[in-house]
Amino acid sequence: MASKNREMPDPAFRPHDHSRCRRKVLAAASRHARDQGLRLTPVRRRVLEILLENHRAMGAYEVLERLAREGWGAQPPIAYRALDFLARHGFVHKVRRLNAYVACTRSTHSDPPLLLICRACGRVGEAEGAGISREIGAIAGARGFSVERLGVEALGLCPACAADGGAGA
Amino acid sequence: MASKNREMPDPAFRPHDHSRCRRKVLAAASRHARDQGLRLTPVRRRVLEILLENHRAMGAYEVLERLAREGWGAQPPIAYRALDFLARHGFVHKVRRLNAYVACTRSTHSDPPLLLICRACGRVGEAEGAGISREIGAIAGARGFSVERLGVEALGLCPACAADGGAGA
DNA sequence: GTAGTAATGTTATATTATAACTTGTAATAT
DNA sequence: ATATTACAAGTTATAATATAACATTACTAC
Ligand SMILES: [Zn+2]
Ligand SMILES: [Zn+2]
Ligand SMILES: [Zn+2]
Ligand SMILES: [Zn+2]
Repeated sequence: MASKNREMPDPAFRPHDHSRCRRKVLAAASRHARDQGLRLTPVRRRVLEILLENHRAMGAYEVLERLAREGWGAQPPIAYRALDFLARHGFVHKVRRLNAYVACTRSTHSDPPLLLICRACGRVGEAEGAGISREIGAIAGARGFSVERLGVEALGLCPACAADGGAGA
Repeated sequence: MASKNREMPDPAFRPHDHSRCRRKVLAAASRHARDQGLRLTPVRRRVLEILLENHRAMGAYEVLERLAREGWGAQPPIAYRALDFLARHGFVHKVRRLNAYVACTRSTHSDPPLLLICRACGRVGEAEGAGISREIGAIAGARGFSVERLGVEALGLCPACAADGGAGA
């Protein structure tokens, strides 16, 4: 577990074979969808692919523009519905600080992630938030509050941008 | 510290003398502003007062409507600027999940709070997030990511609404 | 194949937020 | 006291984000 963190660090912030990274995530998503009886339709899959082109978050209208150029519907609901579906089922995360969406790169689409947002290069990484979730649940529980959904977003500098002095990537 | 949690539970979710609650927070804010050389001007103070009327979050336009009715400017920047000022200095918190703002009721306006958002009654409580912040900082740090700003928001049911079966307050 | 259901396409509009510029106000310097 | 400056408030306009409501198409079950 602790060792897993060392062996599989978040790819977002380090050079890696991203074609492979992307294919793996996409394959896992397909599998997950099939197993869960979720309909990963062409638009939905295409939106996921678009988000997987890099580790940045994209706004709904940015996604929409891409879809429109590729011949899909050009109206907001097209993008929002696909993104909502993907987010509901954990294929993507909504980054509330950015009003944008990022593809989930973790193996499990279950518990809420800790999102790491680089303010310089815009890349978004994610860390397992299981331990944090438990702790937050406990703090809330001590106040009689039952947590149903949790969002944890950290804004800061990724390793590469920190090395640059925070000026940007 | 743990005892403080028992003695000073978040007021948002329990019956309390809210006039007193509000006055205390407002007085503390005035003091803080004076000490820090911050200009808590009439509009800014009024916005804080409005948010302090209850423990719910208000949207910028909701606040603006109130200001307008009271003779202040009726344009969005009036509200947004006051809210931005108050948020920058920790007098209020932006609740990103709701695109809304809630008055800070804690004694210190420094570290980031854990926001507890009741989906039934809309009230927003806050818990000290210092421990969580440290832990998140550590997890991020292990990935070379340096956290500058942190947002933690939990959506769920407050004690009162949980007793109601989650139907609403 | 028909009926029912879910997804997509389209139109219109609601909601949230900011840019850019003007006017007023209060502290500072001369 | 008056000029200078900096910051805040007011105004106009528009940008960016998101959803409601309804028409059409595609898939599923029978
Ligand atoms: Zn990758
Ligand atoms: Zn970066
Ligand atoms: Zn109160
Ligand atoms: Zn409640």
